Amino acid sequence: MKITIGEIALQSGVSKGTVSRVINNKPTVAKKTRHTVLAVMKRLGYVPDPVARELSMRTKHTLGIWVGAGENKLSPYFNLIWRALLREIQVRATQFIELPMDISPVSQRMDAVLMFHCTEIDQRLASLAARGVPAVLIGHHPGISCVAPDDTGGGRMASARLLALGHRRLLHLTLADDLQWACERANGFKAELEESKFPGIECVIVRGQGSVLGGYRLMRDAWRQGYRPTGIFCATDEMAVGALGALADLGVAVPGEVSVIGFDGLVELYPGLASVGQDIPAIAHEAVSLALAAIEKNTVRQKVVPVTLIDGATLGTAPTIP
Amino acid sequence: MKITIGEIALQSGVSKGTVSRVINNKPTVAKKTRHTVLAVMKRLGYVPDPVARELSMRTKHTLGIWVGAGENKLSPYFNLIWRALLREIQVRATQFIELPMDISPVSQRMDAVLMFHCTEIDQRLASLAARGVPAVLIGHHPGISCVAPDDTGGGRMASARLLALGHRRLLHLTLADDLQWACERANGFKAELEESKFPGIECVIVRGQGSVLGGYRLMRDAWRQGYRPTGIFCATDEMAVGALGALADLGVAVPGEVSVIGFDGLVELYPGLASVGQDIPAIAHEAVSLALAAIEKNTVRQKVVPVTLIDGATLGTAPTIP
DNA sequence: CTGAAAGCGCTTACAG
DNA sequence: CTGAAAGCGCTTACAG
Repeated sequence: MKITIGEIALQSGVSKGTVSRVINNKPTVAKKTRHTVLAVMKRLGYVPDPVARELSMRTKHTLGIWVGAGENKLSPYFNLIWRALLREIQVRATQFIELPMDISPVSQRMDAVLMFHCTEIDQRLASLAARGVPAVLIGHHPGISCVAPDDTGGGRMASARLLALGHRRLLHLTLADDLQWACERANGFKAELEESKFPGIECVIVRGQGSVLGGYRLMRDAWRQGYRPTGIFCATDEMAVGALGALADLGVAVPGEVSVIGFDGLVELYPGLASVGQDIPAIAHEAVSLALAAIEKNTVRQKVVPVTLIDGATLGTAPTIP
Repeated sequence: MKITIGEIALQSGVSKGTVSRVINNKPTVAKKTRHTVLAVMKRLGYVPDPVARELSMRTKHTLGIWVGAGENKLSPYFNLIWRALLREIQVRATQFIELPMDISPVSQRMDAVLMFHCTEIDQRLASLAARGVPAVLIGHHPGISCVAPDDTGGGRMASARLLALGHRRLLHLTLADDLQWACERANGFKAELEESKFPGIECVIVRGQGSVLGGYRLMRDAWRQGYRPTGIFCATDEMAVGALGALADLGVAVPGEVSVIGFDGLVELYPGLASVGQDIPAIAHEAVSLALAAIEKNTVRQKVVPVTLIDGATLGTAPTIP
């Protein structure tokens, strides 16, 4: 039998209202009461029912999640952000609907829409504007609420780290498409190099597909063409995995001969991969917050979520050339 | 303002109970009544609130979803099955909790656990058995409830198709690990070849990693070693994508010189890829059904979900060697 | 600080 | 075939 708030109330000798107050950390509960209620909850392994919670608490708002055509819905990153978003929405006791590609036949009310950066972004924003529905973008775009990782800062972190390890001949693998986030990562990387006081820095940038295979090919071709970097920064972890594959096939030791650092923080993708880690739960949290703020206060805000450098076995000091 | 059952009842001139009955397709509603209620619902764009629905309908059961260590939680396939599972659980108005790797500290009640085939499967099953919680596996395992795609049948389909297109020199890329599903796909593939009446069939099987990079390397190496298949079957679509990459790098025309077919049906992964498609929503549906049956009727059943052949631009008739 | 009561949106015996 | 009412598990004004 499921343990409910009623059972806890009974065993604690208080009312259900009071139990609810301790669950929600309301300040108006006597310390002692709170204590005994918590003890009973713990003893019975009680966990509040999220569904009941949502039904009674919810904001009355419905969020649409709109996945677009240009997106790679099967990518590891998308996978993670999606799961984080749903979890966040559940925690916030908010309703949501998953929007189909074409929203014109959707008649359900939605108070705001969460979307990702994708190809037909402008038309999509226009169609939402026509409906009077605010949009929140996970990515960058002028004029609407956005949340994105600190791509520029992350690029800087990557080069700072490589420089600190003594690397001077650098390679950056990035996307052929002019995606904003990829440009910012590259710009941050270059800016930090330029501002550094180290002499004799070389940096080559090559462009291709943002996939494992793309990284593989770029790395292999750069090496075959004779470029011999010791520090490699990849615009995505997927590309980094590909680059590592190419280096393995080429017989190049990592991190003995070259160091590799990716971006996204998907360490599960390749155990030990050094990366600039995104805070995906924070991004999901901000996205939902921005949506709620857009609905309630009609605000448009742009948020940048900090990134952190994740060390890994693919990073080492630059080899000293005798 | 949100449209509720009450509004529909009001505008239809019936009680909320009746509206509920038409929502749930109960037979005990007069045809005419049903008709007008549906019309009102349509006019108002009404959609029943899934949360309220769950709260009042639910089975009182809680399903655990237990993701294991050996699983690739970032793989496209996992991504899809996960989303399908959550959708199914929501539709079935069932509660669920996402279990951490180590369940020993979890005190929440759970009536059944959904899990995937992973490395430490036996210990995990034992720990569930110790708690008296039935398990449902997405995959194969003797003695417990399982649901899996028809791997053997899918393997057969792949070879039947390649044979029908005139291919006689075949290559199968599969996993180095002895995973049951991979073995079954290979066995089906081989069985169909052996049973076919075509003369002069050659088939080579190579093993490596089940990733894009794995497929790439296997294909490249097989080709470099001089094997010249015209029909290639890959144990996963990811491997197929890798194989296609290698063929492109080798300058081999697809489907002019060789045909490629994958397994899983992740056509988004590579537009035009021919594949043996899994019915992921059906698998998710069966998984939840088996779990509910295990709880209520204490049954253990094994379900096999049919697969279908998805044609694609990577498939063509075998080249005629002059 | 706490209890009693109404409410979230829906379903389902129970009567009729 | 249909309505009135209780219930799912929780929250939150409203009194006290």
